Amino acid sequence: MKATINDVAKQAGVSIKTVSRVINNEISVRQLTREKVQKAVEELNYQPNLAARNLAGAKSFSIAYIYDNPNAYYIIDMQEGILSACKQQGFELLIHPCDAKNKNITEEVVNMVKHARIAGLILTPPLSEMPEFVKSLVALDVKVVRIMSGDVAPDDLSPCVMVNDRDAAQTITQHLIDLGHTDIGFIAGDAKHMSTVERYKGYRRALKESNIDFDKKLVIEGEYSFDSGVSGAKQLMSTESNNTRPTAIFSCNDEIAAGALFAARLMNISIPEQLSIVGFENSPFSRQTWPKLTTADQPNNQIAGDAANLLISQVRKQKNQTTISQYVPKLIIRDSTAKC
Amino acid sequence: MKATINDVAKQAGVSIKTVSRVINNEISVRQLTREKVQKAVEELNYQPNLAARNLAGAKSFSIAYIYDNPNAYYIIDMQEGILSACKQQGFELLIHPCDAKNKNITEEVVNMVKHARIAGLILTPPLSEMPEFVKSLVALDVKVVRIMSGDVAPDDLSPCVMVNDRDAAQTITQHLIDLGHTDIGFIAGDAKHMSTVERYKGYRRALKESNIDFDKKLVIEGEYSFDSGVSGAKQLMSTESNNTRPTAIFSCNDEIAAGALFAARLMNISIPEQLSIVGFENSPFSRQTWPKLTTADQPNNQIAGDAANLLISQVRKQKNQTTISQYVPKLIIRDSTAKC
DNA sequence: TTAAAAATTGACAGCGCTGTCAATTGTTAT
DNA sequence: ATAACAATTGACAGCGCTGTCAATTTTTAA
Repeated sequence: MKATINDVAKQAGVSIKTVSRVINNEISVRQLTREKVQKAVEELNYQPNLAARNLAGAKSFSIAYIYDNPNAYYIIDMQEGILSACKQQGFELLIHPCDAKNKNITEEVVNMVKHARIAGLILTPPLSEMPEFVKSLVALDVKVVRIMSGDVAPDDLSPCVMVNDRDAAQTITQHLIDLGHTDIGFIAGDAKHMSTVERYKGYRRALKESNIDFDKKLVIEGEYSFDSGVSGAKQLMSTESNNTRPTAIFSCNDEIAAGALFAARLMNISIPEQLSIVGFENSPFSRQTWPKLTTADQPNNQIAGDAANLLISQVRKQKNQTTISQYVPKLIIRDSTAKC
Repeated sequence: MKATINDVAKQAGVSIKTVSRVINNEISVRQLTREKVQKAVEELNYQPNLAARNLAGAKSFSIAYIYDNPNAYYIIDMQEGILSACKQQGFELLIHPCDAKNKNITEEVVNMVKHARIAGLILTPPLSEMPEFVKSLVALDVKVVRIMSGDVAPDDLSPCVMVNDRDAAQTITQHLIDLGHTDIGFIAGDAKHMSTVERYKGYRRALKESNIDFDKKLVIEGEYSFDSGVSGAKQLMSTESNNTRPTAIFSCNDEIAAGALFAARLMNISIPEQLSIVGFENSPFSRQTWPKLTTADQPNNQIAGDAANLLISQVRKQKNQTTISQYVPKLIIRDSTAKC
């Protein structure tokens, strides 16, 4: 039923080793032979047995996606991007959810890698931003690719796919400025996350480039949560507070923005008439809030596919891809922002 | 470094075959021997090599989770539930996203199963509710477990884990009735989904048991989407329409409910004062709407783990578990419902 | 034209495990 | 105590593939 390498060899009239060479894209096979084999492969609809390859060879054809779960939408998008790259390249994907706050996480993952014969790992924030964790993994016999926030890799522990949150945040803030806002609040996400830091930098840069004075009181420390958005917005908009009341709020992600929206509703502040709010991430629910959120979108699927391909080419020891891809999230204007 | 079965055999002073017997939980091993082996396994922290097991034996230690993507939260929860069951049982999980609307889906999945040497499949709605698709899979040499909406399995194609949406919907509707509502609108999800049908049945049953006349005009056909909630609620609440204006709306899921909330906002109807709205699913964002949604929660993680364990025991040919587990989603009262 | 070097191909062992079947040990009934 | 049986154990082949290395063919150089 299912064709083996033997069947292909017979059909092509060569040895199984030659078939093996062809399917592994090795160089020393004559063009003619290669074609014969490829024809046989097609005819028999042959697909190499992953278990056997993994068992026999020194190489492994499995990579793993290790994630902590900040956001189901993000994970699913990433996962599907990685999955389709894997399928295309004949790799197998192991999914490994874990908890970044767990003290033993390094041990846990190191163990998994050792036991599962894994060739490479893909890490997303917050795991990709834990230097000690990453170091421990790089020290093992696996390749690592990280998806991170920033414009350039912070170190050379591993190749990275960078998401330029800074530029995107600047664009968003500029959008607010273009609408006439000058008092723009900022509700931060978890301070430990690079994305928060980067978005903050972009916000600051936009203000600076437009010569708007920076007011520290307009910056609220928070975390990536709805509740943080609620309390942040309350704090910013409270009439008792002695700071300037902002006319716009930059929320570090959509969840915070949704919280801010919620708070505004509580305080009878109408959006966007009295207050503009922007989010970040373009989560599905950002289209389902009232009003719909202006936000920034990043092609997670594609980013993940990129990372997976980068990783696989590392594993294959093909040219040591030094090119680091960078993505800049794109502004999406919806209904939560308006002229001042 | 990594211990093999050979190391264990030496350490325990038995043959590798005996070790194999112990790790596979076969019967004919003397208790004393079994203990010796188990001790060695522990000492060496031995974990069997999955690739080798899959290659050597007739059995396979891989199962697959096939899903169409209705909802990232749902998928992630399910996936993690399955994953942890797999880890516990020493199985490997293949993830296979696909598109239920794709004509070739059966061929695609059948192909995957054939090529990947998979022992079993877990199916969630809508895939689990496509009889022809399921039949094609059952016809292959794999076990199948479905997660479905209903109280009993609709057929005996495969064991099922049932989610009793009907009873849950009745409870939710009853909650509305208890609050004094009698004109209760219903915005349906995709009519093809069993969950829609079941929730509708529960709604009808609650009305009937409280002797409330059923008004067909209060039922809006829709789909599981935000937009459907918007238009459904508009239709129900429009003053021009010649039907009774409901004082409460049962939305078939949270997304629809969010849409209904949105529409109410558009129409200046205050929730829950002028209109109560309930959702279903307890999506994370149901806590982040204004006001927070009353909804129904189901333990997806646990349901998935159940399904995975059921599948694995099928695969292992352990007692042909005829017990079908049933879960009833639980009412969660929040702020979108109030007295009439 | 022929020897030497290079390119191409294949034979064979073995990855870590399980299935088969035969050898050994223990148990029961006589 | 011993034959007859059952329970337990192990030897060995082989799953489908890759690594090693040697055999063969082709190319190059003299």
